[in-house]
Amino acid sequence: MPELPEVETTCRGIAPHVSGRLVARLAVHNPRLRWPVAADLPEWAQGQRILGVGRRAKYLLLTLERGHLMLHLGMSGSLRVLPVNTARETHDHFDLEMDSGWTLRFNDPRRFGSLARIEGDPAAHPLLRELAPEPLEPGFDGHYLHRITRRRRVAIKQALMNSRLVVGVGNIYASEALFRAGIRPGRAARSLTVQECARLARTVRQVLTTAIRHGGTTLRDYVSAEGKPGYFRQKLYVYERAGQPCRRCGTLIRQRRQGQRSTYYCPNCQS
DNA sequence: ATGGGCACCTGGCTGC
DNA sequence: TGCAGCCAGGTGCCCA
Repeated sequence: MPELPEVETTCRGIAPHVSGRLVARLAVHNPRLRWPVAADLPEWAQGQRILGVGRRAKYLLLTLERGHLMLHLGMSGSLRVLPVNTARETHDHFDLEMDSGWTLRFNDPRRFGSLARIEGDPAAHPLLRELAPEPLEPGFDGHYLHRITRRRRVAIKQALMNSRLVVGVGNIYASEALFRAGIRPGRAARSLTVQECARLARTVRQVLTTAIRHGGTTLRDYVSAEGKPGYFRQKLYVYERAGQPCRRCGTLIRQRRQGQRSTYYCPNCQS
């Protein structure tokens, strides 16, 4: 599922419902996620106040009084705000019930998502400490992109999806940013000029920002905290458009495999 | 240091 | 109708 825009949309959607609330109960219905949910997590979370919610890369971080809860939506996860008594559905994994009578409900068919506790500084956590800077924060620009790709022989598309180089960009937005920058996904990362890196940094930011404005992209499973799909799919230029005409020049969009993932591009607009 | 490939899952679709 | 095969928004880990 979820790349940065979908996680950010979820984060903004749940924030007004969770900030300041007390955790009435953490009910784990199915602990089998990417890592099993720790058995003592419910006891630990219960009664703590939720001080705020944030995002780092594709992780959601709930700040509690005595630590953080770290959530990942994996490929197919979604987090919704529902009345506590709402009937459960298949693949509902846990409920973070609040004193307001509402619950944060996590559903994840493919079970690549996760829920874990962090004690101490989240930035020092093993899953977070090696992450690259945020693409929507100052400092992510052409110079940064140019510098970190100098010794990279991998394709630029794979470099964009490497969370040690750039965070938040997954399979959809990597293809889309490269289209908007006019750069072929198969180019060696180190072959990009400063100008191309500047263009690409701009389109990465642009495509993520615009997607957030449209509530993200829904292909199959993703829904926001309110249960609504994202509408950015209608704005996609290349992703899942193989064989269809390019929306800029009419040339047929091509699909190829890169690192076991599908990549889409326009052979005329991108070089 | 870098990069390739696999693993973890379920479900939906295609084609025989 | 059934079933095999393939594909899907992520990413940690092992190996070369």
